[in-house]
Amino acid sequence: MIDLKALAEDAAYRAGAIRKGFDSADVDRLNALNEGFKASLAATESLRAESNAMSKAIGNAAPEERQAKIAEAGEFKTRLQESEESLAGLKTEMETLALTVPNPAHETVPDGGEDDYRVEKEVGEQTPEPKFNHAELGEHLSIVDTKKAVAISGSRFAYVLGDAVRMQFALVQWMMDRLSKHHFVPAVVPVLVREDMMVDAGFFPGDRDSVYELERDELFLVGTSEVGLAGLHRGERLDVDNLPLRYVGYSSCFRREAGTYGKDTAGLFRVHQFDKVEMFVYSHPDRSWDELELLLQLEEETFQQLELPYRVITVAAGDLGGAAAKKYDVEVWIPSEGRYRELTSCSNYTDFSGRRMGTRIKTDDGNVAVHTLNGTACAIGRTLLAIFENHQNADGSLNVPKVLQPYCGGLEVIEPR
RNA sequence: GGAGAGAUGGCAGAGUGGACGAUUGCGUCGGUCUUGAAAACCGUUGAGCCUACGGGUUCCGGGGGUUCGAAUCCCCCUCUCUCCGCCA
Repeated sequence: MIDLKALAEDAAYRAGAIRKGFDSADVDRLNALNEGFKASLAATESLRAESNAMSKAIGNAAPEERQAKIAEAGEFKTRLQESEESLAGLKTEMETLALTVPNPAHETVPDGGEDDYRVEKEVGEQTPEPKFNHAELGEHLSIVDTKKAVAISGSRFAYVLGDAVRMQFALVQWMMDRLSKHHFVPAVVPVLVREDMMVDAGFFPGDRDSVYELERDELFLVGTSEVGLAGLHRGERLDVDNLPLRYVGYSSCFRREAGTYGKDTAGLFRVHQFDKVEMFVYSHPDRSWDELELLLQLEEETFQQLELPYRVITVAAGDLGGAAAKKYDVEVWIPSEGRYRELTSCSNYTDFSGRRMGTRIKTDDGNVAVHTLNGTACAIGRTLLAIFENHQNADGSLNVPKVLQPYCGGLEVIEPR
C-alpha cells in the first residue's frame, strides 16, 4: 500500500509511481477520491456523534420521555445510514484503486523498462563455452532428470539426483553458516498461505496469475519464502532497539510461469518448483538503504566464493514490480548462452509491505511502518546450473566449488555414473 | 473427520443490553523512601482514522444482523483448546 498522503502532497513520490508506469490520471482520480472520502468521513462522523448523544440521552431520560426520544432517534438513524452507505462506497472505490498503485521508484533507479537496466559492475572473467550446456550436463552426469519429471508432473519440473543433491544441501548449509555471522535468524516457513497474506506481502493483486491456487482450501502456494517471512510480524509493533531484524528462510517455491511458453524450456533454469534460501530484513526507515547494500554485498560474495563470473544491474523503474522501490539483480555468466542470467536479486520495499502488514515501529514521531527488504541468498536450481556451466572440465566432468567441498564430504569432482 | 469449550488491552483475567474503551492483578514508565538497589507506597500506562488541534470517531478474533443504544443478543467465518478417530 502506498502512502496516500505523500501521493497527494509529495511531487517526487508521485513521480516515482508514474515512472513505474502508473497512469497519472489515475493518481488524480485517487487523490480526488481520497478528498471526497475525507469529507464524507467528517460528515458521517458528526452525524454519528449526534446519534450517540441521542442514545445516551435515552438511557438517562425519565421513563415518560423515553418513547418520544426513541422515535426521534429512530428517524435520525436513517440519515446516518444513508451517509454511512455513501462513505462505504467511496472507501471501497478508493481502496481498490489504491491497492493497484505501485511503490514509487527510488530516485537512483533508471527510467524505462526491461532493457533499460544500468550495469553497476562486472566481476570475474567470462568462462569460455563448455562441452555441454547445463541441461545436457545434468543428463550426462545423471544428476538432473527432466524427462522422468515431465512424465509425472508435466513440463517445467525436474528431478535433482545424486551428487547434485549433495551440492544442494551443501549450498543451503554454507549459506546458513555465512548468514548466521550477520545475525540472520533461520526460518522454515509455510508455503501455503491465505489470500490476505499474498496481498499484504505485496504480491496481490499484481502477480495473481503467476501463483498457484488451491481453490478448495482457499490457499495459495508461495513463489518465495518472502511471503512467510513478511508475515512473521504482522500487526506487531517492533522495538527500535531490536532492529534490524534479519531472517533467512528456506522453502520450496512454486511458480506458474504463465506467459513464458517456449522460454528456457531445458533443464533447471525455469521450473515450476524449486528450492530457495531467502534473506529478509525488517529495517528502521533511516537504515533501509544501507541494508539493501548489505544484501547486495552478501549476494556478490556468494558468487565470488563460488568462483562464478557475474555482473550487477540496477533494474529500471518499469521492470520493478509493484512492491520494490529499487532492485539489484545479480546475473551470472552462462557461457553456453553467451550472456548473463539472473541468479539472485535484492529489493527494498521501503514501507510498502510494512504498511499493509501493520508492522510498525515506535518512534518519537509516533508509530511508522517498518521498511522491509528481501534478497535471494541462493536460488538452488539456478546456482547448480551456473556451477554446471562454469566449473565443467573439457572431458565433461564437473568440479565441485572449493567452498562447497567440506559440505559435500570432501567431494571434488563429479564424474558420469 | 466426529463431540464439546473458548477468543477481551504487553500478559493474566473480570464483565451477559445504557454508568464500559472497558474492574482487577502482573508488567511498563515516573515519583517518594534509600549511599545505591530491592521491598513498600503514590501516580502513570491500548491502538487506528479525521481534525477548523477545541475535539470527533472507530476498534473487545473477522464479517453480517437485531436495537434509539451491543464486549454483552442472533447468524456466518476463522482460529485456539479438550476428548475421540487418523497420522510423519
